[in-house]
Amino acid sequence: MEVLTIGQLARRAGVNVETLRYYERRDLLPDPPRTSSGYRQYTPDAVRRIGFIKRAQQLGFTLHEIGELLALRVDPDANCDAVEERAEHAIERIDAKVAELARMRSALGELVTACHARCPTDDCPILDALEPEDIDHATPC
Amino acid sequence: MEVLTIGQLARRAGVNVETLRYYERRDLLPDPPRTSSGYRQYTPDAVRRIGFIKRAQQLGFTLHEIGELLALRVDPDANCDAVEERAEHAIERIDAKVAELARMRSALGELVTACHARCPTDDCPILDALEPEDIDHATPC
DNA sequence: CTTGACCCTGTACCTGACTACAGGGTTTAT
DNA sequence: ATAAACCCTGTAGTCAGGTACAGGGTCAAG
Repeated sequence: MEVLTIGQLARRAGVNVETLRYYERRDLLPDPPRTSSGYRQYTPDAVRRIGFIKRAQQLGFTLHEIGELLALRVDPDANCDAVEERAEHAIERIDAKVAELARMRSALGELVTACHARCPTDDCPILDALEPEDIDHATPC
Repeated sequence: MEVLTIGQLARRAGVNVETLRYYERRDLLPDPPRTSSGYRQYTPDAVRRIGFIKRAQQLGFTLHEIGELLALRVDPDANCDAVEERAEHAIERIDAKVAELARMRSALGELVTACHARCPTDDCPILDALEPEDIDHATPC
């Protein structure tokens, strides 16, 4: 099986070597096996794991939260109900993010429309996005 | 018209007073008018603006990006095409986030399914989420 | 058999986004 | 008219998430 040094892994994953050691300290990457001289030996699927971490960060998850998501798969003997509960909770948070992004997107769409219609934009359509509750904002002009 | 001191605004928006002054320095909040003694005088709509900032942060936008989003509405005389272009770009980034969240969500759903089916979870379904390209991952068990 | 490009640990430093004073003026309630 | 509870500016400290050495060992090419 193909093995990667930390430098090769870093290049493939597009991150810094120091970042990988940092992730290892934070338990986001499992301690890899070592050569007799102490070099870390990664398998290529570590690239995917790092990709997951990086993308989840872009979505506003903290490293701590990402660690919890990644931990969902370990320990196949774990209590199935507990895993499911945490997964469902994660899904809820994801759905909330999607909903807010949708409102933000629609506000931006309205902004473009307003701009085209030469509406007075002193009243900012973008602020209609991301309100705590989905209040009425049907004022096309 | 109702005016708010910085402390009142902070309480309503659920943030620290220092945070508001910090946002002002970062130009996320416009410099408000002042009383003769120098106290800031906010209008209640500042609460919405801060809500926008906080929610956008949860979605992984940096304060810099949030500033750009908020700037989209100022200067009604600005070049309409430029505003539209930036808004479209923002929409693209939002759509990308939504797509990644959707993949993450579906991976979590699969995880729950796998757990119920007592699949061997050594092969982690959650890592199938957030792949750079939507590669085939139709291995229900 | 050495030289350059790697790897190791450990510690210190950096940026973004706050948060907490210090030192001083203002407003309000008693 | 004075104490509590604000507000002001300015500067320094904190935490997350890295990033950069220093000081030393390892490996592959010539």
